[in-house]
Amino acid sequence: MTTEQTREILSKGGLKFTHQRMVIYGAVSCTHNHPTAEWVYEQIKSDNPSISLGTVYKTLDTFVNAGIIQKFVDNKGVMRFDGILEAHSHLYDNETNEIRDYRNEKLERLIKEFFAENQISGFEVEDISVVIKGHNK
Amino acid sequence: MTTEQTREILSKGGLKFTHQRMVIYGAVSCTHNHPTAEWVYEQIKSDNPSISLGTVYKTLDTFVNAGIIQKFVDNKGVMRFDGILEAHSHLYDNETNEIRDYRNEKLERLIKEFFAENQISGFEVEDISVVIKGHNK
DNA sequence: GTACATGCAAAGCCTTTGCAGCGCC
DNA sequence: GGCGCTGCAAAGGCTTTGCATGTAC
Repeated sequence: MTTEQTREILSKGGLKFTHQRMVIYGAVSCTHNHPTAEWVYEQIKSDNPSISLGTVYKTLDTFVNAGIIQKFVDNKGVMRFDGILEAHSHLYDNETNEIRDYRNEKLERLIKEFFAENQISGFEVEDISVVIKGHNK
Repeated sequence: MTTEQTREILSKGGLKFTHQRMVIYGAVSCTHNHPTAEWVYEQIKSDNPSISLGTVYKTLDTFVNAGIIQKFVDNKGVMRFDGILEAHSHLYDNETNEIRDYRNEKLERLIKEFFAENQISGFEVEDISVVIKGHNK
């Protein structure tokens, strides 16, 4: 991820470009770890000692509102962020609390088709995801 | 839910019977509201003024560990409890934060069949649920 | 009698808020 | 120049913990 690419992504989201936003976006988008705010902060603070955890929280929320990252809540109630915008599901390991991506086109198509055919009365669906809990073997 | 029924359910879970456990189980199992600990506490405290919120938290966790209720986390990171043990999915209203049950046998069968045919390498699935986000219309 | 449950208060963790100062456009 | 971003510290909400007392079995 180059500076210019990040600048463009922020710009598309209608956001000003700042150094903090660049490094925060860089940290979130370069990982498949579903990072917490704390993790992002730890990653960037050695190179940016004056950055504050509060700013990381605010900035991540700003990104979510701008639609350039996603946010969800893990089994422990901690906010997780995700730079991957395409539909995908998550595997939650009950033992280690690790979260892995699970992407399967067939499953996504299956679910999409199901809800296209089966409208839910009184409810407008915006987003569907599958939560798979279990453990590594 | 009679006292005797509750006593039997607790006993099956290997739990001692106490008055607090009875009223807490009663409050969780009689609703489809996906209650928070706070909600349960509010429901029961008028009839049980000496009960403490800490006990409600501990007791609910005890029930989850005994397998007689379920626990999940809502979009805000707040713990929700559910006396319904059968597989079912949830509708999350992004505007009101209301959570409704969504039960559809066909969807449950579809997903069950999918994962029976498509094992996930290195992962043992224990539980699958569909998270549907959107808003009431 | 013993092991476990309860009540209370304090602490913990994650997250948000308020505000003064600074920086991008 | 103006609006909005940042840093800092304090407060907030939800949940867990520690411990003395009480209770089911």
